[in-house]
Amino acid sequence: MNFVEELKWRGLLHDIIPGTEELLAKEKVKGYIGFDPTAESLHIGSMVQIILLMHLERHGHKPFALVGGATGMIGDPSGKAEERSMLSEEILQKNVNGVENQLRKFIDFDKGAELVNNYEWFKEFNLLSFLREVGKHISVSYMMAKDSVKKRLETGISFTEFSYQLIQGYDFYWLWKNKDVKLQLGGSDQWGNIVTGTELIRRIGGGEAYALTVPLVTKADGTKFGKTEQGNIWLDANLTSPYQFYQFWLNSSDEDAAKYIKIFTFLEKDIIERIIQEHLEQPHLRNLQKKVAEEITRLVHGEEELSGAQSATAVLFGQGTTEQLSQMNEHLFLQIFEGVTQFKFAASELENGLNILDLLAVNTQVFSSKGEARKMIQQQALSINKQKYIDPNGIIDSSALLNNKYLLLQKGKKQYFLLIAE
RNA sequence: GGGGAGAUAGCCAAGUGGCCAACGGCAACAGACUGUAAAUCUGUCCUCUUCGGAGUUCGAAGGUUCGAAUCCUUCUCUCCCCA
Repeated sequence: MNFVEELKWRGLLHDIIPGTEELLAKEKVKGYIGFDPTAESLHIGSMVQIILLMHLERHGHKPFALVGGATGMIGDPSGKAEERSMLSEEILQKNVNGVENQLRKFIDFDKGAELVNNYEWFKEFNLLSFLREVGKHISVSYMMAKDSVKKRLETGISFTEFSYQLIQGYDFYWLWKNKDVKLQLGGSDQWGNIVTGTELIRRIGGGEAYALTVPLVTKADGTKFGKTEQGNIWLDANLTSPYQFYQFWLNSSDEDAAKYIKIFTFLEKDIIERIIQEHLEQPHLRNLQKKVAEEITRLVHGEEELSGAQSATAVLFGQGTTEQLSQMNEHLFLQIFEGVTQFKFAASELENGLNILDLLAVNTQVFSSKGEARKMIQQQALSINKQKYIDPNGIIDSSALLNNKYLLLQKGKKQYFLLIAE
């Protein structure tokens, strides 16, 4: 199976420039994907692009990862309803470093693959030269016809964002000319920018370049992929703990999980088909979700963090009872709860008993206000040490502590908090 | 430069002197059901609250009025048409 066929059955092919498949069959191709340094860490949305590069490498080609030190200063209008605020150069530099370090975890840039930053070729490029060398080749009507621009004409787009496609287009040209990169990959929202690049290569360099895009990952219910009530799911373990990361995938719907296993794992076709089939027969086992969560957590965080996330999951969502929790030794206990949101409070507060609302909203920030805490308790959304707690005027004292030190709180079924009395 | 339309809670959107903390929908959170799924049903959804209430909102600032999201004035911004 070749690269393009692989992408097809995995549901990873959206658009492709004619001739791309032939080129890939004929020679070892250098292909690149750009990553925007909009934050210090990538999130799981970018994971698709990373996996795409990994597939490219597995099929014997040479992946290039471009970090947009220059493009990040401009702001891509693609898919954005309004003008973005610009990042300071200081933050940008931090983001570039963060993103580069993450990419290194997935692709070995010492063995053929390359990591580049487009700031390298833009920092010395002055405005007049750019206008003469690049701008002259692309007409305004061509640029305005792009979806990313067209959608913004009525609501407003600055000249800065308007020119974004030329900057990105030039990246492709530069890589084509200096590094022999003939292929650009990206999300489907990047199609317009990518095509501007191939156009520049044709007009300035008289050469041919190729591209393919992957579809945007969607959820069956139409809501945005990669977001939870806590916000983005990040690849950085400090921003999203491996436990939370594992839980995110485990919570996928059946329909989504069947899609994700093809996109986010490298499992073979027949294995995936078997897992999906088994899941159809015994959906309550959730083996499909477990497999997806397992594979991608291992890829992003490694074997050790994976097993930590799995043991925490087993305790929190298994048949665990209060007794089981209190019998656990402290070392294991803390290890399991490593990825769970934690709050510390003074043990002395509990000596004479503490009002439950104060504990939840004043001494800790499990809830943002006492009013909210009260409402949640009234809705029967709170559990302490795995038992429903329904009295909004209740008093908590030291006897509730596990190991004389801990309280395990649950907001709803899925959100856990560990309170530590010190 | 001339003419027109508009700005309401995270988003969409109704309201055009008191019954408005503001209809409805989406998103979100929680409960029931279940499989940590989907669908469905129920509750919450400006802030705080001793759950009785209290405080601050309808682009901004003033004004009229017993009373303004609603009327008047000025300003800011967005879109459309003409030049």
